[in-house]
Amino acid sequence: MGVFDELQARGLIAQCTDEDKVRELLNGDKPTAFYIGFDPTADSLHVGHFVAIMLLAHLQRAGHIPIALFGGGTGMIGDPSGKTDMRKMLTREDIDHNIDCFRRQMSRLVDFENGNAHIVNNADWLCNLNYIEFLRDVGVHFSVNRMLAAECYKQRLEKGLSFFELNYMIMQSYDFLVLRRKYGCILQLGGDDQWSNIIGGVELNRRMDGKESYGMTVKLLLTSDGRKMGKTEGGAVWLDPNKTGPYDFYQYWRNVDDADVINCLKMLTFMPVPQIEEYAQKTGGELNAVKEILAYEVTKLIHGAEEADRAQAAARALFGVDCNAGDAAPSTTLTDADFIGGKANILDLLVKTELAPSKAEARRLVQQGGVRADGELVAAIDFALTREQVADGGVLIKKGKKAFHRVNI
RNA sequence: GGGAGAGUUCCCGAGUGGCCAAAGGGGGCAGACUGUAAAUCUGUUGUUUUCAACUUCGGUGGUUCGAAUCCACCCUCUCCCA
Repeated sequence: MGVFDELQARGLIAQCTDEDKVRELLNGDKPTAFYIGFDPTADSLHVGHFVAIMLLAHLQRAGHIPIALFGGGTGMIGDPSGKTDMRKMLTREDIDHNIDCFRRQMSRLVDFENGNAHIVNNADWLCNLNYIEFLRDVGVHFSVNRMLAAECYKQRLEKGLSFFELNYMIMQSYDFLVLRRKYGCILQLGGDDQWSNIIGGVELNRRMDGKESYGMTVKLLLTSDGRKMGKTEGGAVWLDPNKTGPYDFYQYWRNVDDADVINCLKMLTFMPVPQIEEYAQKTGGELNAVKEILAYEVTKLIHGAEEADRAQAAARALFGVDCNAGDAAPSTTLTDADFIGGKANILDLLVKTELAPSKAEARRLVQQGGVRADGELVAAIDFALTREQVADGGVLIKKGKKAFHRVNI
C-alpha cells in the first residue's frame, strides 16, 4: 500500500487539487519535496499541529522530503482565515524564539538532519520585498473579486477585513513560488482551512512560471460533535512538556470521548490500520482499555517512551486499586514556615500546591467533599496535617478524582 | 472627515440611582451514577482573617448620603455616509 493510500485509510486527507496526480507522486519511488506552513504565533506547538506533524513524518518515512516553513514574515500579519478577530502582531524576536521551540518539538518525529528535511523561514524572502516590484510581478496575478469570494474571507467580510490581512493569501502563494523555484517543491500541504491559500499558490506557480504544482489538505482533528480537539479549560493542550506535563498530556488522551478513540489512533499514531480496525470492534469497558493504549502511544510519540511509562504508571496507581501513586506525582516540599504550631492547614496546602487557585475555592472544595489526604476524606475546613504526618513519606492530596499533589518535607 | 451605537465578572448576555458581588445561559470545578468516557441529576463558580469586610461593570474625574446605572472628557470597537 502506497503512502497516499495509507494516509487516506487513516482519514488524514481532506481534499486534493488533483488526486490522481498527487497519489502518483506520493506512492512513487521518486522523492518529492513538499511543504507545510506553520504560524509561529506561540512558543509551543499544540494538538492542532499534531496532525500536520504526523503527516510530515509519514511522508518522510515514505522517502519524501518535508520542508517545514515557518511564517516568520506572514506571522507578522496573521492569517485571517476562519478567525473572527485580527491577531496581535509579534516582534521579530518573539517569532525567532518560537521557531526555535517548534523545531525542537518537531524533531522528535521528523528527522531534520542530513538534508532529509528543511526548515525555512519566509521572513528571509518576504521582508526584503520591494513593494512596487512585488505588486507588478506577483500582485497582478490575483483577482480581488475571486479572493473575496473565497469562503475563508466571507466571515471577515462581514466583520471587517483590513487590506493588510488580505495580503496574507498573496504572501502564502508567493512562498509556494519561492519554494518551488528554490527546492523544487511542488506540493503544499495544510489544514483544511488553508485550502484557498494553497490554491492561490498553485495558480501563481502556473501563471508566473507555467509550472504545475499541487495542494492537499489534511483533516482537522475534530471531536465527533465537530469541535476542535486539544482544548481544555486551561487553554490548548501543548506539546511542550513545560506547558502541558506528560502526565496531563497522557490524561487528555486517556479521557477522550468513546467516539473519538479510533479516529485518534488512526491520525495520531503509527499503529497499523488493520490493528486499529480490530480495536474499532470493541465497545463498552473494552473500548475504555483502548484509550489507555491511545494515551500511551501518543504520549510516547511526543514525550518519549520513558515519560509515557511514567505517566501510565502514575495513572494506573492513582486510579487502580493500590493507592501508591508512583513518583510521577507532582510534589511540593514544605518548609517550617508552612507549619503553624506543628500543623499545616489543608486550605493553605491546597493553595500552595496550586490544586486550588484561592482559599475561597479551596474552602468550597473541602465543603463539597472534593478533597482527600492520603485517601481519607477531608471533612472540615480546619483540617490540618501535622509535621509528623508529612515527614513520614509525605502526604498525597487529591482534588476530585484526577488532580493530585504530594507534599513532603 | 460627518452621523449612529456599543464596551458588564472566564465567554455570551441581563441589569438604567440603593433590595447588585450583579439575573439567565455557556463553560469550569466538585458530588451522585459510571468505564478515569458520554448522558443525566445536585451543589458551586470575585477575594479575604466568611454570621462580616474588601475590590470589580472600558479609563479618568465629577454629581450624590449612596453609582454598573447620572454628568464631563478620553480610549477602543461596530455600523451608516464620504
